[in-house]
Amino acid sequence: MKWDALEEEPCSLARTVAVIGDRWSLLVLRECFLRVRRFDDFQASLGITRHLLADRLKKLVRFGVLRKIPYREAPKRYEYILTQKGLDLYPIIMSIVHWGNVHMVDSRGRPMLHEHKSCKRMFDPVMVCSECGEPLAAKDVHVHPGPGARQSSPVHAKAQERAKSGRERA
Amino acid sequence: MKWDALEEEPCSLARTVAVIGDRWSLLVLRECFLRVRRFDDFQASLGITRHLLADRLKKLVRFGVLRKIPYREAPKRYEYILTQKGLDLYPIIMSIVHWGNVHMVDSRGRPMLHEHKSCKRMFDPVMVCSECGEPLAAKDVHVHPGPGARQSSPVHAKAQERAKSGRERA
DNA sequence: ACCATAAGTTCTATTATAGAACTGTCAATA
DNA sequence: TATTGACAGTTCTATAATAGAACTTATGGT
Repeated sequence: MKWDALEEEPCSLARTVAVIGDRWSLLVLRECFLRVRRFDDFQASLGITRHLLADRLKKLVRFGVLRKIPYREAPKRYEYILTQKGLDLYPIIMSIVHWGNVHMVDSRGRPMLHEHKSCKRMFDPVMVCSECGEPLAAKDVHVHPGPGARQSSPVHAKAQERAKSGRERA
Repeated sequence: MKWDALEEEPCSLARTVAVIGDRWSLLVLRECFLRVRRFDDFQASLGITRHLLADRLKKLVRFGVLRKIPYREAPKRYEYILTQKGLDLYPIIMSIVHWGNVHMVDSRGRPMLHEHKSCKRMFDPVMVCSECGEPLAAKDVHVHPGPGARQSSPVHAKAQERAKSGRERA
């Protein structure tokens, strides 16, 4: 599968993966949320090759996640800043960081702590239901085809079957 | 930077990216949450090459995200199922799906809808503060070095400076 | 004996990435 | 004036990852 094909998939996960689903894009976005905005600063803090950095920044601008703001004329120089679409990636970044905090830290503990400005406490992000406010886990959720779905996959039908009979056996 | 180097970074995002930060791993995990468990089923529903699928499954098992459960002896056959560590990836998957729902859908609408079993309503995931329960955005959060941090980067210090003076100018 | 199922492995061609050097423009300094 | 440094890329080559197809191994059914 090509990258371009991902964007066309009738799946919101696949389409998002087309934007952020490679290692460097996510690391570039981390830097954006840490207020890094300039080419050489990204390069210095990430150790990414200049070639790839130019490529990823271009991609993120193309998808409307970053915007180029001129900060000096002659020679033209730009800062890369997050658009609203980019700022909306924050829950993704935070849930990735949180999973790492829980499952990937070494004995020295967390590299970074987060303080909620309004309540002034160190916190972890929690994902809740928009309707009832309860915390969410995979087993609490049913999926349904939406208006943008294509016909359901035979693989998934078969998997559902097996998952069901597996539970009956158990 | 090599993939192995990512795991060693003192950054929970980088370490998580080492596990799920490539396009195929995320798509494989999507299928896991849709109850797909067998090699050929993954292959059929994703169109991933068999070579890469074997590689990614091996990686996810190595990181403890998936576990191999034998379902038939002679020839040995295994199902790949999510461990608790893997199930804990659900907030990441859901926030990715939600961002796609908001920013990447075409005119036909969402490919998939989510129903919360306990409150029986269609919902969106919302990220809130574990301490006060308020919804979180990037601007509401201060970051602090934690016990596992290394000394702060000069790039970030410089970026903070510029972000501050930028606000003063504005 | 023949075919199907299942889970890989092996092969070659193409594409992406790493790492380093190079380019162009301007501002500040000697 | 000549030189140096900041900045944002582009270009180059060697290496690594991926796509796509065919092949392997073991078993069960007809």
